[in-house]
Amino acid sequence: MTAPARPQAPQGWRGVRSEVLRRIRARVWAPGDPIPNEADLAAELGVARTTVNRALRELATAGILERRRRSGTRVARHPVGRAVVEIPVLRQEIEAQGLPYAYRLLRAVRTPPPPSIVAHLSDDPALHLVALHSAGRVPYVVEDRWINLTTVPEAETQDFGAISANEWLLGRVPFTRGEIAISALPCMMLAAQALKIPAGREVLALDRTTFDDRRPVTFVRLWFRPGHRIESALML
Amino acid sequence: MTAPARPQAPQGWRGVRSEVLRRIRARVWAPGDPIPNEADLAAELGVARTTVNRALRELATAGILERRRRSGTRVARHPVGRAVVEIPVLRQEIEAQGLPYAYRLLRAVRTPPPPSIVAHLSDDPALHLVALHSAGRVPYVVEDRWINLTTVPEAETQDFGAISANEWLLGRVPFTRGEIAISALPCMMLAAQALKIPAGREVLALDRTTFDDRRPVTFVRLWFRPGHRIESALML
DNA sequence: GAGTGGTCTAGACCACTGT
DNA sequence: CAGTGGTCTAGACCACTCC
Repeated sequence: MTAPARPQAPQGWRGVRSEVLRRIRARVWAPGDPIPNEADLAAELGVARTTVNRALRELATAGILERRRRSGTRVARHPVGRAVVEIPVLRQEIEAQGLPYAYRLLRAVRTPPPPSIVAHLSDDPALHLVALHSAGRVPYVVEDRWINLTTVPEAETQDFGAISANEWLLGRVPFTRGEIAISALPCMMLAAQALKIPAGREVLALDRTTFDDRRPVTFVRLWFRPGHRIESALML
Repeated sequence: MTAPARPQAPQGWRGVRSEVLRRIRARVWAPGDPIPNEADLAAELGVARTTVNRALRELATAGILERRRRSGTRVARHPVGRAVVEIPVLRQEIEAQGLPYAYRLLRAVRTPPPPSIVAHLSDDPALHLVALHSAGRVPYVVEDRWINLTTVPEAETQDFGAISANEWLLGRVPFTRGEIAISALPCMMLAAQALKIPAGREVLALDRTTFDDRRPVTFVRLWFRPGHRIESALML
C-alpha cells in the first residue's frame, strides 16, 4: 500500500531548485521580479534556509537569478546562457574514441616571441614548440605553444620529443589562473602542412594563456582539423 | 597594536580551498593521490566538516579533485580545464561596447527543414529565420534560426521584423536543456552577403539547440564576422 | 558491513547595502 | 539602521560502493 513514488519529484535542494524554476517558467515570477527572501521560501516549502540557499545559489551561478544583499533575489531579465566547456586533454579525448594516440614534435626553438605572442606572454625569452597530435594516422590537432623561459627556465633543457609539453607542464608548473579564447583563424603554414590542408585556410583555433599569479607561464593555440566541433551542454 | 591583517589569508571555505590547492601545488598531494577524508581535514584545519565539504565540492566541480563515495577524494590525474562560456545576448553585448544595436530580418519562411537541420530539430514543420545583428553600421553576426512549429505554433504568426526571435522566445517558451557546439564552417551565402565576405569563407559558428523536456524548440547558428573571439576565464 | 561523501537541520553571527 | 544574503557550526541521517 505504499504510495508509488512519483517519478519526477526531487527532494531537498534539487526540489527547491525545480520548484523555483517551475514558477519562473509559469510566470509566477517574471523576469526582473523579486522573489521571496530565503527565510520565507524556506518556511513555505518546509525546508531549512540552508537548503533554500543552496538551491538559489546554484540558480544564480547558472545565470537564472541575480542576488544582492539587502535588495534580495530577482529573476534575471536576460537569462544569460552559460555553458561549461571542457578544454580537451588531447590524449584522453582521442583514446576515448578508441583510436590510438600519436604525438610528434615538429619544431622546438628558443626564439624571441613575435608581437602577436608578446601581447599574451610578455617579451621574455620563450621556447616555441609545434607538435601534431593524431588519432591513428589522421592528423587531429596542431599544438602551437610558447613557453615563457623566465617563468619556467627548466623547459629549455627538457626533451619535448618524448613527452608532450602539456603533460610536462601540468605536473611541474603551478598555475593559478587562465584565459581562453575561441576563434576562426587562417592556419599557420606549419600547422597547415601537418593537417594536410592549404596554408591560410581558416580553421577553429582555441587559445589558452595560463598564469602563475601574475607571471605568464605559457600560451598555446590549438589548430583543429576542419570539421572539429567543441561541444557542451548548456547549464540548466 | 592589532596584528596587521595578512593580506592573503582567506578564512572559511575559501581558506580551506586555498590550503588544499597549496598542498597540491607543493606536491604534498600528487596527482592521483588520495587526500584525507572530510572529517579528518575538518579536525586538522579546525573547521566544521560542512565547510570542508563546500571547499572540496568546488574543487571537484572545477576538475581539480575527483570524489567518490566510499573510495574518497583524489587529486585528479589530468586536471581537466573547464571554462564557463557565456552565450552572447547580442543586443547587450553590442550595447556594452557603447555601439548602437541594429537588427534586420533578412528572411522568414515556413519550410521543411533540410536534412542537416532535421538532425538537430526533428522533421516537424519549421520556420526559418535569418537576421543580421549589427554594431552601428558594422555587421556583427548573422543569426540563422529554425523554430519547430509543432512545439511553438505561435511563432508562425509572430512578426519577427519588430522583435528578434531570441528575445521573443526567451519570454515565451520554456526550455529545460540545451546543447551548444562551436566550430569553423563555410559561411552560407545569405550570411556571407550580410557580413560582406565571400560566400564559402570559413567563419566561427556557434550552434545552440534548446529543448523543452524532450521536444526540440529551436536550433540557431550564429555566423560571426571574421575576427570575432569568444572569450572566457578558465575556472581556477 | 563499514567507510566515505551527500545532504539536511536549526541556530547563529557576519557583511554588505539601501534608506 | 535594518533587512538580506553569505557563511559557519555541530550533529544527524542517508546513499553509495568497495571489501
